[in-house]
Amino acid sequence: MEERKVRVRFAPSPTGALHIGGVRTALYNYLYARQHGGDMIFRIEDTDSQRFVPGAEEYIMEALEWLGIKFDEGVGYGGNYGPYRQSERKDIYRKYVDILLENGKGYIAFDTPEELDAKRNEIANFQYDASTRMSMRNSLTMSADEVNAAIAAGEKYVVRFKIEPGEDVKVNDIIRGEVVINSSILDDKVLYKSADNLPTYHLANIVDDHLMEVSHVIRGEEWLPSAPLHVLLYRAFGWEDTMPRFAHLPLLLKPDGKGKLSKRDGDRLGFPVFPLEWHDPKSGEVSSGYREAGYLPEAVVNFLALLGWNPGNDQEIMSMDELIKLFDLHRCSKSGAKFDYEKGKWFNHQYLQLRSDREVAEMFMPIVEGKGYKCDIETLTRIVSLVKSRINFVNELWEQTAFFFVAPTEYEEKSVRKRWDEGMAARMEELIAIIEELPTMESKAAEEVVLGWITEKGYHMGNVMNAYRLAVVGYCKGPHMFDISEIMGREETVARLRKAIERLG
RNA sequence: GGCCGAUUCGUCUAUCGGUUAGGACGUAAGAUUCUCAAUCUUAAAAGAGGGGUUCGAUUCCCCUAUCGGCUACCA
Repeated sequence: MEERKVRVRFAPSPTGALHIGGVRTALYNYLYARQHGGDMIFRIEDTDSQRFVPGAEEYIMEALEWLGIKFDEGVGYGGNYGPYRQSERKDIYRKYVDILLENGKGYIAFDTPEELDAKRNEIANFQYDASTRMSMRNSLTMSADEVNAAIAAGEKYVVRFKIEPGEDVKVNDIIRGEVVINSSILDDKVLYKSADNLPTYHLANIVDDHLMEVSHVIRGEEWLPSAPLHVLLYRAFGWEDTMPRFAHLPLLLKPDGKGKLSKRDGDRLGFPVFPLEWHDPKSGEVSSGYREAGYLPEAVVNFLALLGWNPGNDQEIMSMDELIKLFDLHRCSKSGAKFDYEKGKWFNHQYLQLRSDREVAEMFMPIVEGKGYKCDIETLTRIVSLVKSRINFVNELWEQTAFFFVAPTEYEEKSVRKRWDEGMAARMEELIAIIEELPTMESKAAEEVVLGWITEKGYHMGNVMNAYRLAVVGYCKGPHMFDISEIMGREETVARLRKAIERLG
């Protein structure tokens, strides 16, 4: 096989937010391009003017940028194969439609949607193909004059692909191997419509991939059934020798079983299906996004990469650079993967631990300020260091650390009953005296003295320590008590103890 | 309905004819501990069913079942 420069494309339709399956497709294309020193093209397939949603294109670009998936050329990036927006390539498509018309691979059809619907109702499993096209209103059944007259009269028409029946069309898929479909089951696909002078997906796709010298088409499995049609189109144009290699990715499925993951599942199941929050301009609906949910982009990338692919060993945590090195289309699985949100959380946890305390504190700072509290970054970093290991998301930090900023106004009842027994107030008074005499609040040193006192007096370790925690925190959860008091400081710690004694008696 | 694809623990997956079927998430137990987490250790947990091929099938073939995709002048 000839050496060809790897050129791949990600070609979404701007019909709304990019969903997570689309993100994975973009990611795999990107990994493949980078690994082979190839180009990654961003093309917009907006041939359906009806479904165009303003803002979708910008959304897709922003989402992929956030995830670190970069393009080399395309809409917004420039390049020598433009324009990259299909709606701006009308003249190009018209030219290729004419070629098909001239060489007899395509024909003009005047059947209206109503007429087609009538046929479908009349004949079960009606298909516009070799068996039926001679009974329809098209350039095969009408004379050239009639056709020209109809066009001149302004009748709307479409151009259909004339598929010869009875031929086994082979698609060689990198992931699935050879898939054979007989051309008889294919219908004469509409390639072009005069109503808006736009091609349909199939024609635009083939023309663009050819003209843009795309070497590999990596796309979702939903395209597998139309792959033979695409092969036939390459053949019809005489481009078979430079036809891209195909790789059809398994679909991302709903976590609870039925069907492929869809836009509605996110809100139904309580997790995002979009990379970024999406505001639907038509319905006004807001859908949650991974970024807003507190995900780190590298966690999303890693998680998504492993949904349908693995490196062949037990390694799970991989940076983008590692993924680029290790990715292999031949190691993609063939079956759909159910989306496992729990595992996604775990990935975010892992990546959060990889970030420094300082970085996490910087991400946390706006939340603290948003709650109306001030804290210097050094102190916040120390606070984060205590709880970072227990969180999956930055936005969980507040509930873990709020007691640093707000003194308890009430005390968890259950713990009070269990730990604040009679005489505890007196013991806490002793504790205050000890804390006030401590040479330092430093965790280890303070711990030694306080635990020494408890042991010496023969007090119940669990009760005293938990009462202490209850007084300072308000409930019996959280990091090492002496780490807390070190950061909180002597004055505040003692003040909280006094207040608890006063309130709990 | 037709066509295509898929099928290993609950989930993501490893295995490219011979393994005690491995790992991870989640779950459970234990360790640790002032608490709750985190962490560590351990455990339970799988080849859809039926036929072949073979000395030997999770692995190859066929059938069935199930799941999924496609079947538009949407992509």
